Amino acid sequence: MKGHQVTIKDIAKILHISPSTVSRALKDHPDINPKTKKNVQDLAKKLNYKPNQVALNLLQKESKIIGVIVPEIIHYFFSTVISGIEKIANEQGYHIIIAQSNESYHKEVENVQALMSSNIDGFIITMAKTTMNFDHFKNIETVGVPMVFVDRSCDEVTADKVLVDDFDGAYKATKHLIDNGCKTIVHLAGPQNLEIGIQRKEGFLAALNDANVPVSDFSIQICDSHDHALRLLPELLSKRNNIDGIFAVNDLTAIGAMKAVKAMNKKVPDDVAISGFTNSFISYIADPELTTIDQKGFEMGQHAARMLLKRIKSDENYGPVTTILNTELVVRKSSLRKK
Amino acid sequence: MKGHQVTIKDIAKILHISPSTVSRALKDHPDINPKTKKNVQDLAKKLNYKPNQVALNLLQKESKIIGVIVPEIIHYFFSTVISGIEKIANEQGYHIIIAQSNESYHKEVENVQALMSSNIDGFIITMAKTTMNFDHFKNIETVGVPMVFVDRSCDEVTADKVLVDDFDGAYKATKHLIDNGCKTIVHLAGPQNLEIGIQRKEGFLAALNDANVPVSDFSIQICDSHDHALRLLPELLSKRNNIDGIFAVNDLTAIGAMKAVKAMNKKVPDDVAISGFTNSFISYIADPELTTIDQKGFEMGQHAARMLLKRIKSDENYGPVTTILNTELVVRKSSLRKK
DNA sequence: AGTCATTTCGCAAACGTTTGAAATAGTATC
DNA sequence: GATACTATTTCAAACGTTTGCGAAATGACT
Repeated sequence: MKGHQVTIKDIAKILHISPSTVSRALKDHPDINPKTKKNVQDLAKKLNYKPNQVALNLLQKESKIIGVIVPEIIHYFFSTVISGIEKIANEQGYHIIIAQSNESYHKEVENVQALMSSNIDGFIITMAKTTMNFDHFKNIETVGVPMVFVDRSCDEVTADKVLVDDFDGAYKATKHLIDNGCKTIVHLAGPQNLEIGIQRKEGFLAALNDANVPVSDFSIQICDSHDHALRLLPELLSKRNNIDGIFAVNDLTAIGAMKAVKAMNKKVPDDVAISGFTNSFISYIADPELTTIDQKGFEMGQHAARMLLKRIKSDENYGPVTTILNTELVVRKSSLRKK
Repeated sequence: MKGHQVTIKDIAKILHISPSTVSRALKDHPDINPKTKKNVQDLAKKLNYKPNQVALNLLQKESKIIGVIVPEIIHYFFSTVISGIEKIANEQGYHIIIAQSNESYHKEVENVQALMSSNIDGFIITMAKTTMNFDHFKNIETVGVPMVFVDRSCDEVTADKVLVDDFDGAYKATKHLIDNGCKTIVHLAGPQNLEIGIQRKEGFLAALNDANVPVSDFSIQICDSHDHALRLLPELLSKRNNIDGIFAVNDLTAIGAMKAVKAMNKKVPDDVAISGFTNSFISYIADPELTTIDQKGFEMGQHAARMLLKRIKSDENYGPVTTILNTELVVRKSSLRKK
């Protein structure tokens, strides 16, 4: 069925010379007779010769491929991270091979092993939420394949990391709500066993504290999904009618809250101002458009790729580097009040 | 820096036997002494031996990798397609390598060439909008690498295709609006040089025709972006106050229209019912949630992968197959009126 | 003891490419 | 006409694995 790409051997046979001569001619080696060189190069172009990457890979132990493992590419954040990675990788002649863990530890282990045997030059990984055992990462480490963690940190393995300053982001979002006149702000918080859940909550509390805004017993609600917010907020708002600000741990939850607030005939932002976190595409779709914290997925991806490629190309074994990117407050209508 | 994965040669050296014996022992070849077999297998397990895919690839001319080229993975539709592909591919022991064209012809050509020299076993491609020359695809064809087109068809190349019935989808959406009492429906149409733009418009017109709903001079508006809809609709609605239904060529445009309608203090769906097309994630985010046509990205991906793998594994050279998937009407609040 | 079969293993080639070293041919020098 | 040098080309090994074929060793049977 499958034909075959033109090889150096084919060219050699046609021109009645040896493969090594062809190889050298193609890369302008000074030892080769200019006439031979021209013959070879012309024929190569004519036959559309392209070097077989697999053979080069086997020989040189580098595949020019980096493996990317993320939970799910359908999430806007991860697809922006991937785009950032691909951009930098392509610029430096690398390709990426993508595998999804679907937040499953087992799928993650499978993916790591499969990619390891494909002579991947390096890994960029966002761990699955369910990953508690890190042997598969340690295996990567011992074999000596470079690896960068993105967004979710794994302290048990020495590797480069690209994180985002969740605390500061939450702080900025909360301060922004306060600055817009919110007196009673609720934080819809993520699970408190995850670092991002904790950091964003702490940033929220710190901002309240610095502005001398009192914290109530209902200030923090564990609620991190669209539907949960849709259920929770009517109840919460009817009990606490003075709530005038909501900072949600992610955009989707913020939008759920927004819908609930509107359904109770309260105005966003005038009655209740709302901020999300991530700056995913949907924050632009919401009505009113959602104020949020840009988590810089594209930049994270770019940084991760640069760090990885630097390590791939480096000979010395410098210690692990952690980059923490700054978030950015994106002010849109859901929080902007005329003062 | 980089250590190295354990190879067959390593095992052979340790056990003072030849690589060929190790190879055979590992795959339970009957020629091998059970005792040797056990030694080899035990040591392999202990050293965590994993066969080097690259070497196998070079030898057997198959990489177990399929190349996927799409315009942009950040688009919900494409990421669902990819998820569908990955699922089927993984089930059959394949991995996918993803490249984005960013709707650029040149990037697409580059990607094709780069993946070709990586001994990809097959391609799944959604062409860039700007692609008008098909030599790079013809090259794939002549080399004999199987290829499946998804969503956007390319008639100049013989290859399998997975498409969706745009005409029928548009027909169903329009009929649904009519069934919900809409008398004056506007279609926000895509560019009429693209097949999907044409098909969706034709489906719209056919539905109107079958229901004896008259077509006005303003029934079709070329408008296929969120912002364009935001600008266009206030103008349109003030001129034509009787418009009571909108069928947009995609969800994003539909949501832009929805925002504009709401801003004019008209109610969705009671004053104006709206339907989009694609069923992307944002249709669930819109307020009210958007009725739309499910374009079945995940299923398209799965189909494409199955078709490709079938061809990869097949010896006979059967003719190209085109699969046209049915869309599905997803009814949500933006179009549902109490009759 | 010679023949034959059986069991177990190693050799060598192959996949496509690169590269140090060796070989060949040609030219110049003495 | 021998030596040395240069220019150009080829050889062979290597990357890790598979596999047809042959080799060696063992045992059984005549």
